[in-house]
Amino acid sequence: MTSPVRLLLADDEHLIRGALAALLGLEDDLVVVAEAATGPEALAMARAHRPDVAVLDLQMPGADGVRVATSLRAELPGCQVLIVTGHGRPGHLKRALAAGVRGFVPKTVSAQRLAEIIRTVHAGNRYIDPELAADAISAGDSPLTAREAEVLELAADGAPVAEIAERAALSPGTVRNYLSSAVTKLGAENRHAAVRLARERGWV
Amino acid sequence: MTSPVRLLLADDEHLIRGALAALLGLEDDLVVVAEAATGPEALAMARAHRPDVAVLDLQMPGADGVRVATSLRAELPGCQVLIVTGHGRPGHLKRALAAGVRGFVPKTVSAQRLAEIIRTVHAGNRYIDPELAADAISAGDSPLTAREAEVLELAADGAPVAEIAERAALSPGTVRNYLSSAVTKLGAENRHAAVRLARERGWV
DNA sequence: GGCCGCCCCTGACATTTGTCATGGCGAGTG
DNA sequence: CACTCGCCATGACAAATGTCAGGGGCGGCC
Repeated sequence: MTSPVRLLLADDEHLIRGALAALLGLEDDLVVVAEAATGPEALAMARAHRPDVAVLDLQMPGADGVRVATSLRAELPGCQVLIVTGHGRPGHLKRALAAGVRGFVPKTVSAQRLAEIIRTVHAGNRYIDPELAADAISAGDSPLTAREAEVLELAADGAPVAEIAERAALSPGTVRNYLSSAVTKLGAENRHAAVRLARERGWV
Repeated sequence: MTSPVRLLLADDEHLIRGALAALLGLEDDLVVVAEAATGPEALAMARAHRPDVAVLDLQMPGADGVRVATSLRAELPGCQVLIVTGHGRPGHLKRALAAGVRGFVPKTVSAQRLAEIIRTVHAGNRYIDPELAADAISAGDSPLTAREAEVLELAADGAPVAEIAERAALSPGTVRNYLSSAVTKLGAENRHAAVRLARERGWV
């Protein structure tokens, strides 16, 4: 038999991470060599233990799964990355794939299934959850231009136009124009509803 | 030895639920008799299997953990409820306690620890995560009146004042006044920031 | 080179907001 | 009973926001 697949597990929820480590450890061709609770910690552990597959939660303190994946691809090209997420939004999937992630699954899969997917990813293949993939396709690409998205993001926390303008180094009038066109493109009632929509679709 | 503690596990994330079931099942004084992925399902399973302790995720499709807990207290008074949550917000803890929940812990605890807490709760005692308790105390009570909270909630999705007024059966002027006083009380810049703050503190 | 889309700005306008002053009504409290 | 507080409303004014009509510059593409 070939040597077991060495895993890195990163999730800020200890309950899940521990449980997962226990269950995956039961599979005799998988072995968990490191665990982490934050993005930076995951990177450090990866450097130290050089796992074959990194199973990363999408939302972690410090740096999210995609950011970690990006660094990982650069530093440990031999390490495949699998992202696990609670509530997957279409945009994340797109970002993840762009970052070189090989697998993307929701936490609604069973541990048994996850083990299979880990093997798939380790073999060099990709695995994207069909439902998430369908969502991503139906949501389509963002109709927003770079500036529109940027301004919309700055508007996310309810900041007034003047502040957005300052932070984006734009004139207030321009900001209102971008906001207006973004709102129109998204078919929203106002900028705040637009922010919500864009978030839901992962466009910000 | 006394008979084992019968558990109901409810969480929409199959990965976690399954892993948890496996780990808790290893404890020889605990036995998982039912699992559910949604609020209504959890209720149905509880009715069918009459567990001693129900371990509920706070956020589930259908009905959240607190709502399920409320129904459970009414229908199965002998069943203790323990709520597990990913990102605990102060207000939820307060609502949960009001609903008769006996335990409230974040998902950052270990499975070992969770098992102990289940025993504590089953023995009729309460267990509240110290950190969440501290947050709840420091956040304090909502300074908002019932109407202010209601109007603020209706304003959550970025609806214009006119729509809020109609939905709340109030005059637009009144709505603006409530919004204004809520914003002032929360020390926010505008209604949208106020909504965010109130959400963070669990006041809406 | 002309066309088009994105970028950035200006100015003007209507609408929507936030804020303030003010008043009446009912419930609970000293 | 007077007082306070929450509730609901009106009206008025200032500020922020949404919308429209422009115009100039830049880069890619037929």
